[in-house]
Amino acid sequence: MNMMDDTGSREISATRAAYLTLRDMILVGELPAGKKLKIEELRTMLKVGASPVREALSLLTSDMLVERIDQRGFRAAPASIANFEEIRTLRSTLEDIALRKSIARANADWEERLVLVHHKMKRSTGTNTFEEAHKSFHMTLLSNADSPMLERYCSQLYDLNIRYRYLAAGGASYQRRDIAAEHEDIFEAAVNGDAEAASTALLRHYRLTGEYLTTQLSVL
Amino acid sequence: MNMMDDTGSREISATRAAYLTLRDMILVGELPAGKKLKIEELRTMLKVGASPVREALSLLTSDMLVERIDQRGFRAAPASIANFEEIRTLRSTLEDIALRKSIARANADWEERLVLVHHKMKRSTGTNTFEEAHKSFHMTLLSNADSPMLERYCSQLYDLNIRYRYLAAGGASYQRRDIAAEHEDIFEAAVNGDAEAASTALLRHYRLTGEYLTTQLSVL
DNA sequence: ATGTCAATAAATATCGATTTTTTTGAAAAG
DNA sequence: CTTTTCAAAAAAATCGATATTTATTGACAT
Repeated sequence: MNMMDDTGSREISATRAAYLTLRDMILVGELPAGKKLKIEELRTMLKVGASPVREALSLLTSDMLVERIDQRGFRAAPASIANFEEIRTLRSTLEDIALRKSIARANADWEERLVLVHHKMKRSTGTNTFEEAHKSFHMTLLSNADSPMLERYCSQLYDLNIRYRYLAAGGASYQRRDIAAEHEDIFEAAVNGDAEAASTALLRHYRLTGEYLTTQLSVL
Repeated sequence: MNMMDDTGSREISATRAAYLTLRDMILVGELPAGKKLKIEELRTMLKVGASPVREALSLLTSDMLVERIDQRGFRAAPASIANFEEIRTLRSTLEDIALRKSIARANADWEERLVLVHHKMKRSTGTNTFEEAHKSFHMTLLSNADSPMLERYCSQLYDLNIRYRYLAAGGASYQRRDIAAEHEDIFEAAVNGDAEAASTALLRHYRLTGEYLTTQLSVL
């Protein structure tokens, strides 16, 4: 048995490292929407060979963050108001379905995970840790739906939405609106098994965020 | 040096060729669910280098037809009754949404495309041409929803379902049931702009197919 | 001025070889 | 017997170099 120190930092493949880096750079806008992604550039920037770069880019096409055009390379997925609206609509629909399924199958384990992750989100201080906890919270809400593919779609849509947040505000700019209270509403309804209330609160949350972002994005 | 006899059509990249071949092999079960996909094997089988093979496999990950395990290669996505049921449920939900949107935005162009593709499907003789026309028909139904991502998901789910058809029956075995009539119902309701009837017919179509396949799949 | 087209440059795609990691299996230890 | 160890074999991952394709440029004809 190889019980290495393994301080979380197990060996990671160059491809995976490149994937994570590129993904992050696209999400935060460091690689702007629509930008041509030249292998050679990325190769030197990431200090790896062409193969891991190409593979990472191929993987990013699954996330709809990169577009691949046969024989003429890759580019960061373009952004548009229409695309943003589509993400918001789809996301609302799919998360609503998943949330209701989760609640319908509610059990102690899920409720406990929910309590924990909600607590962590409230406690998180830095922007980065909050971002992580925020996604965890939303994904945990859906995690009891027993539908891996649906969860995958929701996770994808969540990430795509993040990109528009950065595009709109240059970062996780949470405005005047009381986000914490909105989360509290969703959380309370979910742990109480009230599907209607939870759905309403979740959809309201996305509607408000969407409205805010849309105004910010009108410059696009 | 320009080798490629290439039957007149335009040059296609090795990666794309590998992608299409592998995809087909997985869909029809030539590469069985769960099977380890060794680079070297595929490399010799497809007569290309390791890079195109790896890239093709990475792309197939987006379609959920291949699983990638960091540092230990690729495998054909596993199949299970649960997975099949999830596909069926998700697909019914998403296509229902897309179909209703399509009908809500109905216009002459869409209706004409629908008429055409429905006609082609009825006329298609060979199994292969029918398969193609059948997917065209279903995708055209959804094509007016003005939601590219939703269409993409539906297309993915359609393909995943095909794999289970082959798994269940070793091919496009359309049984006693009157598929043509079911298609006719969906088609008529759609071109008449009757969303309720179209939705009912579509869901019935998937329910019947699902029930049939489920019994066949119980051997899994 | 403007469109064509060949030469050139740039970038993508691919290959073959090498390095790294995982798996295997047989011997040693408990 | 079962478990552990460890070296050989297999496979994955990666690299550097080359081939192929696309994009650009600029002279030349219209």
